[in-house]
Amino acid sequence: MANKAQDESVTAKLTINDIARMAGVSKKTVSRVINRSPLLNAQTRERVEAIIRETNYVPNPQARALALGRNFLIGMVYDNPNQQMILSMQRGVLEALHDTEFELIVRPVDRGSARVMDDIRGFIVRQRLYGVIILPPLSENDRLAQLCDNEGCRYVRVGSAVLDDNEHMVVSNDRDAVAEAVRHLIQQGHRRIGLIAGPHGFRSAKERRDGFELALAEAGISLPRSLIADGQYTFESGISASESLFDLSPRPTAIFASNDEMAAGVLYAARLRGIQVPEELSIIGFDDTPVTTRVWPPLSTVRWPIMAMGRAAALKIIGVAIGEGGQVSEPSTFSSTLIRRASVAPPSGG
Amino acid sequence: MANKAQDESVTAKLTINDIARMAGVSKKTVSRVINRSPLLNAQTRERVEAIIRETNYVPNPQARALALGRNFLIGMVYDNPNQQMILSMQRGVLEALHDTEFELIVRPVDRGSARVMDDIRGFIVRQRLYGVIILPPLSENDRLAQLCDNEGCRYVRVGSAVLDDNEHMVVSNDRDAVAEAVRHLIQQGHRRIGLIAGPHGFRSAKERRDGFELALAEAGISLPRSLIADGQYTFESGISASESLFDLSPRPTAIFASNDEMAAGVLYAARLRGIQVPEELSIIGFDDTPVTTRVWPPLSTVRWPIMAMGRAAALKIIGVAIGEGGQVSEPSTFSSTLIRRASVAPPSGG
DNA sequence: TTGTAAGCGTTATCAG
DNA sequence: CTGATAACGCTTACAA
Repeated sequence: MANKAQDESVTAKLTINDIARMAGVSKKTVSRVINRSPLLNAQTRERVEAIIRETNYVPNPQARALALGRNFLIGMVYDNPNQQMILSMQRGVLEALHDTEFELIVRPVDRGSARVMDDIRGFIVRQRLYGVIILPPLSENDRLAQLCDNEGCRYVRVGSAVLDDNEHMVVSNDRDAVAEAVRHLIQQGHRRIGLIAGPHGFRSAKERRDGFELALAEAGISLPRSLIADGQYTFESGISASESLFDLSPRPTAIFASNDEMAAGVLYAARLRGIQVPEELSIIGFDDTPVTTRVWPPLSTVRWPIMAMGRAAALKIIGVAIGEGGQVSEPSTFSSTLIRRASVAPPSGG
Repeated sequence: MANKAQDESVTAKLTINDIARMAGVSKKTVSRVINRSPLLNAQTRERVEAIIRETNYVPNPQARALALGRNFLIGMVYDNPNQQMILSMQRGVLEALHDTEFELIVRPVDRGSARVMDDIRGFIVRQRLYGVIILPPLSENDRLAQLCDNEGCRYVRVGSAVLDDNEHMVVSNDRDAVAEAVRHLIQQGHRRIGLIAGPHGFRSAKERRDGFELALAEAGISLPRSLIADGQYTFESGISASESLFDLSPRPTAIFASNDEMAAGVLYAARLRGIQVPEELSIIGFDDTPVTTRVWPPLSTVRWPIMAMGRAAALKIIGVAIGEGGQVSEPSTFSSTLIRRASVAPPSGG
């Protein structure tokens, strides 16, 4: 118990003044050590650092925040139906923040609301955020990036197209990945390939669709409008979209769904109709969420490195702060991989 | 642009001094208004409040944190394999925090590490957290609750058994829910029912097992040890656990898996062996995660109100702060519901 | 290279 | 009921 009390005091009560006194220097000197000021006698620095280490002193973030006008908090702003993605992104970010002085504060918003911008501005300004990580599709809003800039808040946008400079952007190349996936279907012999597109207002939906069309065009396969069905990135929309595709005659022999949830919907709808997968229908999804391996047959899909992107986004924001030289250029573009599972096979009829 | 600059100033630059000046009172009076001090002339209060409203003034949280020695941040601490649960819990908490001055800061930890306690203590103390919400199985650690108390940090534990007083606990009654689920199987005519238990060190695993055994005992059904298989709450462990159950002769006609991931594993394993669900095998899971409706057949499961519990946990922490009288007693025990889907049917052989 | 004084925006103390 | 004045713990001038 005595030990415990001691721990507390060590952790909580020590101030910069205590350290200054113990080190026989002024508090400003301690402050300089904390902030890695370059103009400091090496010996002085070491002495102070030693004491800091011994005492386990940690500067009070609230006081720093007040004095600096800036907090050591990173915000993650999002409004995305893909729960798995959000969580993976969080994990990636948290991994990068681990053992730093930064913490992550999560902020779902409603991008439909008339006050989103003001909400986010309020959030950033009030908390004096060090930086924000913006997830798609919110990240596609240039005004939001503007806003961050204006408020002097670092930001990184996560998205599927280059919308900003390197320092502010982490990109997955959805188009190429989908093109590869569709080429795979074509190689297997498929010619009538359906697309379940993502919702308007999602850049990823456009990119994936572009990739789809690209691969078909390359192979000289025409794409009647009827082979494209609109989806909302949800399981239910995947079901209804595939039903319209199933009504076609002849039926597509393969379907690329713009995300896994919808791909799971295709599989479900196929079962309802008694359509065998993959014998009568091949399916490819996108995201590589856990559901792809839970269903039968396991779904082929495109895996994108969500956690790595989250990590990179966080590092872009805190990189300079955690003293990694000046030019830590985190990679900005991440490539995806086609994961082949049992939901794809050559078409049966030919 | 001019408008924009104005907005900024309104949002960011106004201080308590400005308000004091405009209202013709001292800053302390304004402070009293902000903090809902009871000893205040009603007229003065109204005048100040009017100005605050007009100007859109928001007190600087960093300064408040420094002066109060306490931040307006709620921490969520967890180390749980159930990703869906974490996200739902986050959503519930965020719902309660919405439109308050509180923000949520997420903190995954490694409960296996020797330094968990110190990590968490550091987190709480350094950030001067207003409160923490502790998710299972971390919430089952009494020392952790102790620690929060010692550091003067409010806390709420989320769990499946009453481990603390009302003010500090939000509980789901897993045992009863599972008992109900198993009774349902028994009513359908099942007598050889297998259990895939959760991992040791999870109170929920014990509660669910207890509920399972309770229902069997009620019905006078004996439970040979061989009908109980150990799982880890993961899909993979569900597969391997069910394989040992499938090797039994006679085979169980139904399996209760202690969570949905493992239930999905059972279904998967059944498919690999050519066992028809639900004709030859009924399955019930726990959690009602999305996967239950993605697989075929959709899985019966137990739904527990994760979001509502997250909301309640958050309200228990901030309740008094957001001025809801003194005794807002949020409900503490939440009941679960059996969700019947197509994975359950009477046993075929009889 | 280091120290002194002033301030960041609130709240607590303690008179009036 | 209200208001000076001093904290809160740290940083940024500005000196020395």
